[in-house]
Amino acid sequence: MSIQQLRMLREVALRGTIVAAAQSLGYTPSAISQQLGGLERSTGVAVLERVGRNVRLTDAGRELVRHAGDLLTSLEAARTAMEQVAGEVKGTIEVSVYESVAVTLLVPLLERLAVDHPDLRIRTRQLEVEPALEAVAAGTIDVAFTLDYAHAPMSQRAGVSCTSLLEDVFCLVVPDDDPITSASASLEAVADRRFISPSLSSSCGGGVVVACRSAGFEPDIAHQIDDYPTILRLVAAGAGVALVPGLGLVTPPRGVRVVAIERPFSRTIQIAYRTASAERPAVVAVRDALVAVVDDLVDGRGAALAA
Amino acid sequence: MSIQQLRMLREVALRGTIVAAAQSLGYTPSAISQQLGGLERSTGVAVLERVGRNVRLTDAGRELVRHAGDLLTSLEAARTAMEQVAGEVKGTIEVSVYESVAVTLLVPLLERLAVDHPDLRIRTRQLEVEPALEAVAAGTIDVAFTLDYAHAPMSQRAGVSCTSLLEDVFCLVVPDDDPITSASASLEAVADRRFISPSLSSSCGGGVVVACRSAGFEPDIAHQIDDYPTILRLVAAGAGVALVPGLGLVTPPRGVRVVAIERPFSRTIQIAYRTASAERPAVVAVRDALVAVVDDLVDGRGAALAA
DNA sequence: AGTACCGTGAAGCAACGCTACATCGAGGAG
DNA sequence: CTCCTCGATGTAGCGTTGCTTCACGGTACT
Repeated sequence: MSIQQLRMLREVALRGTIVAAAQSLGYTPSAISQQLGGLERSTGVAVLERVGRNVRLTDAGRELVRHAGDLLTSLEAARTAMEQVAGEVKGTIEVSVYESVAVTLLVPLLERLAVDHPDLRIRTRQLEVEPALEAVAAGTIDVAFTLDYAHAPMSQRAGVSCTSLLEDVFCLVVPDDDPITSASASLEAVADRRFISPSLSSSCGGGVVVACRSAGFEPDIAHQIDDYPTILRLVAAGAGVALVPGLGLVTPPRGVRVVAIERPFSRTIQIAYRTASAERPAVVAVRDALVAVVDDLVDGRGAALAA
Repeated sequence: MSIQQLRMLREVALRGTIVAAAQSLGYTPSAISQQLGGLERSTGVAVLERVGRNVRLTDAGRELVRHAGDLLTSLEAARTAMEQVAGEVKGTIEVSVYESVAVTLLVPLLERLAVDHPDLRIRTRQLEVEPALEAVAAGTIDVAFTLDYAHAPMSQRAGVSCTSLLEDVFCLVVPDDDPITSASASLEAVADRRFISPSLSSSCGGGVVVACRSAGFEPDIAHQIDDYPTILRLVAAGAGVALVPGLGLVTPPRGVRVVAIERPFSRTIQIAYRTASAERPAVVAVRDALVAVVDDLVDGRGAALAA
C-alpha cells in the first residue's frame, strides 16, 4: 500500500471516474487502473466495483479514502516540519497564476526571489481560479493566485488556506477625448456607453455586469476580450469604455484616461496554499516576497500619483 | 518521500546505525543508505550527518522521525479500518512463536484456522520474546507469542497491545523411581537435587532460579538444555529433576512423574500485536481462534485429570 | 601499524510503473 | 436493432527504481 496508490484512489473518489482522475493527476487511465489493481491485490480487499461502464468505490474503498486524506496531509505536515527545522529556502515551488496577475505580480516576484533565495526554483502554470484551487488541494500546485469578487466569493475548501495580498479597485477607463474630464465619476454617467469587458463567464466580466446593475443599468457590452492590455488598446481606439482593476492599469497605454469611480467596487487578490505546507520555508519565502512586492507596488503607485 | 523511506529512517533512528537498521528490516546497509540518500535528494534537506564511523540524525531528521511514527501507524489504522468494513478474513499474517509454545498452541491454532478461515495464510518464525516485540512494533510480525514472568515483566512499548491467553503453572518433574511419591511437594524438598533447566539467560531458566531462591536455596543446575521435550527425557533418564511449565507437559514421556508445587509459580502466555491492527479481521480471527484453542486445551487437561 | 567495522559508491539484475495500443462491455443515437 | 462512443482494463514494451554484490575510504580500537 503506497502513498501513490492512496493519492490515486482519493482522486478517483473525488472525480468519480478513472479517466478524470488520470487526467487530473497527469497519467493515463491505464496507470490508475493498474495501481488500484495492485492496491486491491496487496490488501486483498476490493476497492472499486464496476457499475455500468463506470466504476464506484466500495464501502471499504470509501473508508480507505476517508483515512487517505488525513494521511496525505500528515505526510505533507511532516515534510513541512522537517524543512522548517532545517530552515533553508530551497527546492521548487509550483505556482499557478491568473491572467491579469501574471504580468504585474509574477515578474517582480520572480526577480525578488532570484535575489533573496537563489536556491529556490519557481515553476509556473496558468490556471483559472477554480481549477487552481483544486490543484492546490490535490498537491499539484503549491501556491495559487486567486481572485475573490464580492459577487462571486471564492469557494473555500478544507486544508487550503488563503492570504489576501491587496484590494484591487476597479477604475473607469475612457478615451483621451472623452467628455468626462473630472477625476472621478459615477457609473451612471456611462450608462449609455458601449462597454469593453472580459467574457461574462469569467468572474472579472461578471463583476462588471454586477456593478453596472447595482448602479441601475444593464451595460451594453460591445466587445468581449479577456486580457486587459488589449481592452485598454480598444478603449484608446474609441471602441468604448471599460472597467479595469488597478492591476490592469500599472502601465496604461497612450490615449486613455483613468477615472476613479465614485462608489468603487473591487476584487481581492489572494494566494492559496495548503495549510499543511503553510509554514514550509519555501512557501513562507514566496508569501513574504509577494507581500513585499505588493508593498512596493502600492508605494510606487502612491509616488506616481504624487508626482 | 515514500513510506519505505520513512520506515527506514525510523529504523535507523531506533537502532542508531545503518547496519543495525538494515539487519532489522532484512536489507543490506547499501539499500538503506541509498534510500535515505534519495530522501535527502528529493527533499533537499540533510537527514543524516556522519559522525566518526557512525551516523546520526540531524535535527530535521529527528523532526521527520517524530512524524513518521504517527504516519506509519495511521497507515496501518487506515488499512485496518478498510479491512474491517470489508469484513473478510483473508490475507497473510506473520506470526512469531516462542520455543515451548510452538508445539502446544501453534499446531492446533493452524488446524483450527485452516477449517474456519481457509483464505487466511499464516507464516511463522521463531523469535525470542524481546526481538519478537521489536518485530511487532516494526511491522515485520503481526502477532507474536510472548511470555511474561513475574520476575521479568515483559517490556511494554507504545503502539503494541497484548492479550493474555493462559496462566502457565510450573510443576516439578521427577523420575518414576523418585522418593517423592506425593501428588504435591514443596520446592524445599528438592533443594539438594541436581536440576535440569533452560539456560539462565532465557527468561524460563531465570524463572527457575528465582523460584528456588525465594524457596531459600540456590539450585544446582547440572544441565542447561533449551527445549522441554529433551529436558523431560533427561529427567526420565535420572539426570535430575526439572521445573516445567504446563505447556511443556501436555504429552509427558514415560519414566517421569509430574508433581504439583505447593506454592506454585507461573508465567503468563500472551500474544502481542500492534494496536493499530488489533481490529483487523485477520488478527481478530487469530486471536479468537487462539482463545478457543486454549479453552479446548484447559478443558482437555481437566478431563484428563478427571479420568 | 594492524584490524575490525561502518557507511557509501558502482555495476548488475529483477521488479515496478508508466505509455501506447487493443479489447471488452455498456449506454445512447439513429 | 445497429452503429458508435466512451470508460475500464488487459498486454507488450521501455525506462526507472530498488535491491544485492562487491569494492573502497575512513574511523576507532588494540
